[in-house]
Amino acid sequence: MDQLSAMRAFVRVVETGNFTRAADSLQMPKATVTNLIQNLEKHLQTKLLNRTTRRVIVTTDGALYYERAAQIVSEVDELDASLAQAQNNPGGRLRVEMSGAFADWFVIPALGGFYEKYPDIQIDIGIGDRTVDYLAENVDCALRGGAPADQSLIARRVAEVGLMTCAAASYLKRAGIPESPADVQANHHCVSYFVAAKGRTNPMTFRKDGEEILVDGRYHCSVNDARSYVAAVLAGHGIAQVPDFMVREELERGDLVPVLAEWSADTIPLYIVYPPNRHLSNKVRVFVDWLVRLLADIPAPGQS
Amino acid sequence: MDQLSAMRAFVRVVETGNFTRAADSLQMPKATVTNLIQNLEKHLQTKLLNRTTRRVIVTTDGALYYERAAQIVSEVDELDASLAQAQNNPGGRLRVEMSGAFADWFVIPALGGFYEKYPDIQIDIGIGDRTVDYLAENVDCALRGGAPADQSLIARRVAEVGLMTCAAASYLKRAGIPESPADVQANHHCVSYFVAAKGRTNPMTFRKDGEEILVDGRYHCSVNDARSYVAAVLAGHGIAQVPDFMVREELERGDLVPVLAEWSADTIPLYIVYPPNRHLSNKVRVFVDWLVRLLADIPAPGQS
DNA sequence: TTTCACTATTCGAATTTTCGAATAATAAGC
DNA sequence: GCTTATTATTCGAAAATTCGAATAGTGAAA
Repeated sequence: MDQLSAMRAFVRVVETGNFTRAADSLQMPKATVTNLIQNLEKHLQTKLLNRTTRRVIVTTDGALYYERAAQIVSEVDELDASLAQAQNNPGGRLRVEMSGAFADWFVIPALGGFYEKYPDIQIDIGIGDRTVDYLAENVDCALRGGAPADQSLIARRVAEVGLMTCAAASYLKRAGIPESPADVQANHHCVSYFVAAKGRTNPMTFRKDGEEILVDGRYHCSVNDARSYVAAVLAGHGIAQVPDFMVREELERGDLVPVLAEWSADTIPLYIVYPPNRHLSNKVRVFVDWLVRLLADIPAPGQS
Repeated sequence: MDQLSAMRAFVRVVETGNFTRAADSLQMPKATVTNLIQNLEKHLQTKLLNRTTRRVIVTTDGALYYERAAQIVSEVDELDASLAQAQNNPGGRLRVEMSGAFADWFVIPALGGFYEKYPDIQIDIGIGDRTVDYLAENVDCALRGGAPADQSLIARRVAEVGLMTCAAASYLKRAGIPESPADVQANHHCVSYFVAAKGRTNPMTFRKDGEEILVDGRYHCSVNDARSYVAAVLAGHGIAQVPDFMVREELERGDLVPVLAEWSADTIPLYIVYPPNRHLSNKVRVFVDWLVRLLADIPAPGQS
């Protein structure tokens, strides 16, 4: 038996004093109300309503039951509504994963605009490039460079990050300016970026006129955080391909100097990734929408 | 959808962390649990549980829902139990109708024994011979003389009350002692008992050797309460047939004197009457049982 | 990498519930 | 006292749900 429906029906019958009106207001056939209440009485082993075909009168047991049943029914409705409400006026905690660079450069500076629009959402930003257990940590979505290996995740491409080959002025003064990708491989040091998930370093890419050269040079230092990566380059540990948006100021000041500018580096596609929930919560949807618009403003590679 | 079952299932899944264990403990197939929770999520438009085939993890929305749902489910269970409890340990108010004579002579004096056994039952005794609206007044049962006219009521015969023809000594001294029923009809006054429901007085009956004579004599005073009826007889208003148990003392003292003792009066069958409830509440059952045992001790007519 | 053990989901048959119309019953009005 | 308007209940067809078995998917171990 659907006890909650039965309780609803009973409460309504008591309030309207009438099976027919109760059935109408619940938008169900009278027969169903009759059935529900008969089953409820069978379940409780008590007569709740004394009824002739003309009148319905609440028994003492029924009156007792009504008080609490009405309260419970309204509690359930309230609970249902509170979740529906949460859908329309999203709130609560939102767990997001991204790299520190994106957080520091784009998300955190712009977050004020998001708070204004959705004051009830708290955002927990997890920094790192580790593949997290989305389920176990209740991660709602992640901002990731490169297509995700996990095919079961939904990935939405949102931007393209340009890489720029450069090195610290101090390094070039000491080690000389490389003439070609092969020169880099043979006679220079790099700052290497490794991806913990893959367990290997990312080679540098040099592309020109359809020719592609991968360089996996010697390095003193390898990191898996773009900010530290830039720091390592600035410290003169070698040549590297860094996201162009991160080094604009350093290039202008001359602390960093472009290298092999006639060769273009790869670009990194940026994805928003989230688990394939049947019902994507509205909280996540509005954040993803906001993030998409935010990142649309990243200048296309090569236009910086 | 059976939302309450769905909430029960969800709560159990959260507590066991596992669909299979939840299904086992609820004694339903796993398929049903799956279905219920999918429907619940559809209804709430929110994903409550993140699940792979190996793990089930509660979402933030799910955790929120769990707290309140668990509370509501336990409230419902408690409410159900409280009504079942009331069945086993009957309590509350019990509305009973009976005549004042039965109340004063039998029920009220013996009620102490009932209270001891069922301290939680409060008995509201309605005095009167009016046919009450059982439904409207929530009357649980009634003790009535004579078979009830209303065929829809359940009547249980519990005792037989003997009537005794007598008159006050003072009356007989004044009016003389009647020789036969016809003498009563012709030359005496009666104290008459009228039944409000029937709208007419009850004739006296005289029976001997298969002969039956009805006497509907002249009267100065007619009442519809046995105690007042006896009082009228004692006051010398005439001859009457009164319940024998009510006049034992008066006969012994000689205030009342038997009349036409060779003619026997009718006896009045005593019924417990209650509405035909599909589920007779335990409260009523225990009272009726008690009443039956109590009235079984009324001496059979003619043995007093 | 492959296998294996375990778990949620899907699927079709069977049961239960729901629905609209017909029926039975009651209390008021004439 | 009879008729009528109104109401709860019953009934059979249709829809939904439940159930047990089979399936598909997952994560750990070999």
